[in-house]
Amino acid sequence: MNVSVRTRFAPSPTGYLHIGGARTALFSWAYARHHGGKFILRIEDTDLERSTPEAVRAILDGMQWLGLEYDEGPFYQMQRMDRYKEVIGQMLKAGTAYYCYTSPAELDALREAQRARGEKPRYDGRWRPERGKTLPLPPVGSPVVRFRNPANGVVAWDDLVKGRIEIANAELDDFIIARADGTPTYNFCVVVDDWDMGITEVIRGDDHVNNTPRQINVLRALGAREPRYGHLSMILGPDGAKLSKRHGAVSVMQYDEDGYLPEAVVNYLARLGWSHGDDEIFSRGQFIEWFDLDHVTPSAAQFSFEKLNWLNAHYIKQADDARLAAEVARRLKKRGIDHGNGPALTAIIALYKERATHLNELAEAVVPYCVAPEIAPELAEKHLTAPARAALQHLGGRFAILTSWEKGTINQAIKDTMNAHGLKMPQVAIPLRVALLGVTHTPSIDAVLEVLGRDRVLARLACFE
RNA sequence: GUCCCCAUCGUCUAGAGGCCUAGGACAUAGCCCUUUCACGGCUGUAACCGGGGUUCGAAUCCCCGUGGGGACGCCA
Repeated sequence: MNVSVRTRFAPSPTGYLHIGGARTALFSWAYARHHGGKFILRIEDTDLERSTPEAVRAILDGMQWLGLEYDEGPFYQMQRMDRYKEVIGQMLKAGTAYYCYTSPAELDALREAQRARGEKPRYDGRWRPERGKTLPLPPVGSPVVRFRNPANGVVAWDDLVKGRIEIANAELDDFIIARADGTPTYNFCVVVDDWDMGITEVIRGDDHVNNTPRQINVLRALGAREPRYGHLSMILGPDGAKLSKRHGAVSVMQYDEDGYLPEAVVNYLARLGWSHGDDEIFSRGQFIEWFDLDHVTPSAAQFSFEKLNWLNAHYIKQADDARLAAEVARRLKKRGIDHGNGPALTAIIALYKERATHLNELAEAVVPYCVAPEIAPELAEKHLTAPARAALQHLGGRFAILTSWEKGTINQAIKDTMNAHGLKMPQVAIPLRVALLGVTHTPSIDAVLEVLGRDRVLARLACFE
């Protein structure tokens, strides 16, 4: 029997798609793609208090930006209520679940007492039916439904990333599968969904390891086939602590905002916890081809911007100028800058893509080409000295009479000025950069001049006459 | 507290008992290239958490310790 692979990503829509969730989704997606299977998106929205449509939108946007296309879904758990209730009814009837009337206050007291005794807080089974046991009289009020967890033995599974994990049933309690209002809870919905959706590999975060034995037990009680499980370790912040808002850039879309290319983020995330020998840079296609769970590390990884920045710089260099131009245009627009009066964006970008780490940096570099810069007084004082101004004036004259405007002729004009004024290249080039673009560092000066265009150069130089 | 998981350069990692005087990448230092700044090229610094076993041989297997993380909800 060769069941085709079906994986899923099952976020709860309580916030944006964060970087940890994105990696989980990426690995789950890659696993399905590698095996020619299906990748399913399921929205776990049973927490009405915290779930929002905006969050659903944010998750969808994030996945789209990363290029994680799903084959089925999104399925919403809130739309599957009838099914959950049906299964709960069956379990009640079969005796694998039972009603429990313990109030939240009683539960609190129980847990507190257990903690005080140094025990693990868990339900004591006071409403669990046993042969020869007399149950208390049901009080008024609605009961919850609890799963009747096996009392003895161990639950074990061969985790696809961590290896064999065994947990004693004695560690598990009879957890609630339906609240007093009748709505099912997480651990139960997941089981029914994974079962109904034919999920073959559950690839999810480390924080679910403790849920796995409970889910396996329910699956067994239902007589359902068990999927295989793979638990991915967590991503820690650059300081080694749990990733949180404090670290900034936790939302995937923040990376777009900050000038990262999605392929850089995907490549970076792929290498966080997974490896393919010494390969560092690979395309989406290679990633799919190479991806396997055997090479996923079981240990947690710290997020670091340095390597991501390096990858981003790499992908910017690789990227098509037209695509970068569109990205830059979008960013300029956001800053209220009209590039219509400047040189062609692609020409400027070709000059700067080698040196940029972020798209925002690229946009930043383009600005003075479109709008004549304000020259900072410190810069003017330092670089636009009397001899420098004289040289610039001379240079303007030379530029005006050039028969063609290209690097070679421009360069010759600069050299003529250098000779005429007894200056070295930087003594002309730096003031020129300041005068034209308001900065001291730019790409090769002749290339800059060529792209800026003679009219703009002369106009900007005219101020120094 | 209890249970579960994890542990190689600062960081991401290679490593499935001899290929390891531990490899690659980012970061970092130096040099080269150079018309500034970058890019690029070369070279270097830098790690098997500690202790016991097992074995002819251990980064790799086992045990203990230590450190880190996770879970213990009528949240997901």
